Amino acid sequence: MDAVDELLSIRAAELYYEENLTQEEIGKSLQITRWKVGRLLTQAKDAGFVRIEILHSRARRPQLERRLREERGLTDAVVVSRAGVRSEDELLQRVAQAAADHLAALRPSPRLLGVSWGRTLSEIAHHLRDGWSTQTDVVQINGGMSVSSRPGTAAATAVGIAQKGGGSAALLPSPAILEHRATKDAIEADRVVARVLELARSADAYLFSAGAADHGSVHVDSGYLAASDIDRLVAAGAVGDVVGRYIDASGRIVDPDLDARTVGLSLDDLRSADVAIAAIAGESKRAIASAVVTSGLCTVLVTDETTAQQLLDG
Amino acid sequence: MDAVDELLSIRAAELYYEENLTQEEIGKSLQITRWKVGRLLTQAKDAGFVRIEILHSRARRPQLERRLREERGLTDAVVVSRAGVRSEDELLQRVAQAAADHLAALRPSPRLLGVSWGRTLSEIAHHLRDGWSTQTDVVQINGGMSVSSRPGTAAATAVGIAQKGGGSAALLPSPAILEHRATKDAIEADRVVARVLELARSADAYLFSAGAADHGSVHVDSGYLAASDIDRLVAAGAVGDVVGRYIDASGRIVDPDLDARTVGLSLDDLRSADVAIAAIAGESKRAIASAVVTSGLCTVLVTDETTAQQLLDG
DNA sequence: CGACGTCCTGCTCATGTGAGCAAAGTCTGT
DNA sequence: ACAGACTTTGCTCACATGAGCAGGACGTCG
Repeated sequence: MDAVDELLSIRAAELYYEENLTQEEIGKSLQITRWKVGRLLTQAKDAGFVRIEILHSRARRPQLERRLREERGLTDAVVVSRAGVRSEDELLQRVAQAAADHLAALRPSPRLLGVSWGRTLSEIAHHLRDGWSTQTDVVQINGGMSVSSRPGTAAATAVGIAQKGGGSAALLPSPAILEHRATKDAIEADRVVARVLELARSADAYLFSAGAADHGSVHVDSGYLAASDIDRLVAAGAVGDVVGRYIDASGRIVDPDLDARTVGLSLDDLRSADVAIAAIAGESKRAIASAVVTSGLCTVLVTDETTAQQLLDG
Repeated sequence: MDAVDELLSIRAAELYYEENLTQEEIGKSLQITRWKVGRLLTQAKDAGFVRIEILHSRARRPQLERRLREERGLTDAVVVSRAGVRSEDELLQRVAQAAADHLAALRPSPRLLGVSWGRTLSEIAHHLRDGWSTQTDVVQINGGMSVSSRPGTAAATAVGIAQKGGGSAALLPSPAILEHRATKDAIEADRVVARVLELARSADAYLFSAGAADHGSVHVDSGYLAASDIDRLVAAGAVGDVVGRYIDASGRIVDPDLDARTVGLSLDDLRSADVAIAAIAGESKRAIASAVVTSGLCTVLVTDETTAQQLLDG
């Protein structure tokens, strides 16, 4: 496209998109035929001079969703738009809302849903509408009665999802990570815990998020890990955790000893699930999001467009 | 629009604008008729969910241009888009380019063009293409041989415009503001100066910018005024200057004594001109831009979309 | 200088789209 | 429950648009 056509295509685009003139009228105004106008508009679009954005908290990016399905082998993907988002929190809200929508729209609706816990899951529970399902029971898939801050949020998440879905919640009465392997074995052998874990393995679908490997982690916050533990894990290649288990960029357990002290579903349990929905939002979680998708931990990814873009670029 | 339709309109907009499906196809995918799809798209546009931007350094905002013409009585207006602009300097470049384009497209092409000087004018001269006119002479309309910094830029501007337009430049060999009224009267009585001023009054068209009333002013920079003078002018209501003359929001001379010491065309000379093009860009010049338009100092305004918006809102 | 290939232009025609309208559906107040 | 007012729906039809094609302009190379 030469310089004159470039300018003409801009004028044509202005008249077409901002002034709502027909191509015929634009032609008259710019002294060219209406066919030329049509071609100029096509050129303007192809050259990227025309940007069309959907500005809405529920706007999605179907292009990225399709690419994620096709190029990364996901069963489904939900990518929320970042247009107009002012804060990381707003982004999390959007992703949580989208995950809630996706869950409510799942067909067949799961009879038993396994869930993890955390900030993201709590928001998803919050955004689910009452009656999203008529009969969905919920089971926790990893340990985590909060030790220090905000006790009961993990429980509230599972219970909230179950209540709104017309079912009941089975809680996993165990810490997330134990100090000694023997204690972990003992607690998993406990009748109640064992029954919940077995139930968890039989769920029709799973819904979980992931945590970044940084000092803001909920595990540090809850006292299960010290900041120095995180540093050590990062040094060993950890990019984040899924259901309490820290993995590297290719999805492998970073610290087998730590993993053996972690209560809950194994990553292979998740990998063999028919429906595993991961909801992961935000700048800090890009590496773990990539690890989750690459290592097949989820069949469905709900995320924001920047994260999706990075996943496809990388 | 109820909540369901709002969501549907977003989905429809995504499929229409991002996936390039036809309304028929969207209807099939969303289980609604194609007419409903058309209505949803209209609603999405009306509700402002769809934003279409033209991303190009020469993109303009015809809507704002029309409103400026109709609501503010301008003969013509050029409003450059702010989309994608990263710095105030880039904005100035865009406005200067637009002013150059407008000048080159003026019909009939002025035989004699009166110009002011300054950063904006210098950029306009820079952006004019060689041969923008076949026979346009240029005359300076206000004094301003630079006293301290960058000597000769005022002259270079006028000469540059004239050279590229196949004509010659008449420079006004006088300071912008004199210390004593008597000196100003004497210099204006000088044969050469008087002839140039007379020539300036006979120009077919004028092109000028305006300065904000702040310490960054070119008059402070050049030593014609002290920072304290600016403070005094601002206290007296000054919002900026046009051809060296400081005016308030309604276009009135703020300090008659200072004005009487300023060499160049009077504001009333400008007001009675057939073609007076003002090129004013940037955040700091909003107040003076408004004063220029409101008090009829220009027939054509070239500016950026934010300034234009404020002009129309205020 | 002319034959050839490439790009561009203006056109036909099939398809996509919005205005306008009548019928169906929904909401209100009695 | 029903009449009336208002909204929504599905439609016809006219207009807007993009695909595809033939002819012409232009540039290139033998």
